[in-house]
Amino acid sequence: MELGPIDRLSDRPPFRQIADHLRAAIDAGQLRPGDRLPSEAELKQHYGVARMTARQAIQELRSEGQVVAEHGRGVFVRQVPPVRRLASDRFARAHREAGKAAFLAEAEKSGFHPSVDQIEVTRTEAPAAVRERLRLDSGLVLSRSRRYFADDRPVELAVSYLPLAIAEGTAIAENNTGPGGLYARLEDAGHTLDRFVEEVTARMPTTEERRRLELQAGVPVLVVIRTAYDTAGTPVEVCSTVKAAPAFVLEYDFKAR
Amino acid sequence: MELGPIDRLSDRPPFRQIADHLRAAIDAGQLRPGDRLPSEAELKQHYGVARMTARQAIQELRSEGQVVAEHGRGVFVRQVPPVRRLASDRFARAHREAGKAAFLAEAEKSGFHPSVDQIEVTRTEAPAAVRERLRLDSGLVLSRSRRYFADDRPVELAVSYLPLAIAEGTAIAENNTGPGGLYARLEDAGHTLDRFVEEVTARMPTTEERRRLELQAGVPVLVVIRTAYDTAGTPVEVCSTVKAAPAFVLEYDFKAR
DNA sequence: CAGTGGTCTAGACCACTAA
DNA sequence: TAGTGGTCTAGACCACTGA
Repeated sequence: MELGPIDRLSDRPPFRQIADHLRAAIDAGQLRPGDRLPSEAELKQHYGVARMTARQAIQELRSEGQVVAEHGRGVFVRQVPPVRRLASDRFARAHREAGKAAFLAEAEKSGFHPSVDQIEVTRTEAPAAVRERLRLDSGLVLSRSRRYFADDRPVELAVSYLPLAIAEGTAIAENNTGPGGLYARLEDAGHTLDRFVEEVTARMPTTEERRRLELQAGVPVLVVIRTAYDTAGTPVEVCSTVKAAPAFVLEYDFKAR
Repeated sequence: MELGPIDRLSDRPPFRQIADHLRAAIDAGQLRPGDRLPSEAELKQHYGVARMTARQAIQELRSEGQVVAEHGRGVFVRQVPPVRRLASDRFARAHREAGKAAFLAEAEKSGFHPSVDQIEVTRTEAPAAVRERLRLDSGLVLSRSRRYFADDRPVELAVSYLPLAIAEGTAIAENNTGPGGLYARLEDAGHTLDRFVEEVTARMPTTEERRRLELQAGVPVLVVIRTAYDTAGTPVEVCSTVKAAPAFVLEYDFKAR
């Protein structure tokens, strides 16, 4: 690990130059994922700056999500966690007929151990964005909230909203929706699924999301809002998910019409 | 704007408590988009802390992307820029036949003024990820790099890679690809487009990307890698795009098979 | 225990903005 | 010019980690 000197005459402030050096070392592979960066004391010594200046350089890399600080241990180049691919065939009827919900089917394909917790089923007033997508003027909806894990790491928060008229009295309103999951129960109830629309955005997580997904600072989330339509063209479910961005690649396949 | 006092006995450090207060004020609508936060001097006065402590509180909100600092003016609640919806029919042949490239067709639909700059056409060795998707063992590719604007705001960086065997000698190798864009030229050359696969991820931008997209700190990017296949099932183009996340909603429509 | 990062203080000088 | 944020210094005490 060789770091050059900083240029005190440059317009670029010292802390940025130090950040540049460290970033370059990471890009060049001199610092590999999991490696420890020079400590604040070492940077202070090497560059002849105050400790707060060294800290500021590190802060820059942290907010870029390039490194992770561990109290008492050091600052480390981020380990890239295994990525989960979500292909657009993840809602294939074949899976449901085999009794597998989408997340379980994915787990099997990608080879991770799936689990769910924080399941909450409530009847609430639908948020405006949900009402709009479900084409409801007003009224209550059933909301199913849960958190998904891949190998004991929380990776996704999801909330499904369904019109009460559709969900009430079915297993969708139970904690356990049974084999094939929510979509299998919708089809049991006569709502054969025809198409999905997913709206994908990214943003920084709220404090609450960061806590529930155990995200380091500087890690964005993918937000996917999926609307499911039955063969009559009626929207029957809106599912809003917040996913830890580093853990996912969403794959979509479409025809050139 | 009323901010309560901090609890010096709490485990939660003062700068976090101050950040909590400001965040709550934003969430509650007491501070609306565009509003100025209390200045560092005011926070210092109000809470009885050192300036660096007040700064650290503001830094927290900045890294969350909630506020934007403007040198000499103040710190402001982020204004949400208008969003561009990208539907999966954006590559419809009808557009190409009307002489419109995808970005132009989008612009027309969403009502913004489109422009492009930093067009660079080069012959380079393809990155491994591109080679893999183009099913090339080795060899040069044509790369078309450019930056897209919506109403004079840079919103997207894009690089297309095509096998030289396909692109060489066509207008794809020119700065101006002509009416209908690159995909129209591919079809002229006998590569009728059949399907696209898009892989979507999100991450924090590199310094270079932040500069070219003029992004504030704490704003993530959407990364979309699109592979275009012709009717023979041959991958003919890989397009890698980096989009300013707050400016986009990607929309995908797929059948429940 | 020594070494690490986390937080805080009380100053300083600078560059930018707007009146 | 006064007020804003940007950067830097040189200390301090703390909590966490690992030998």
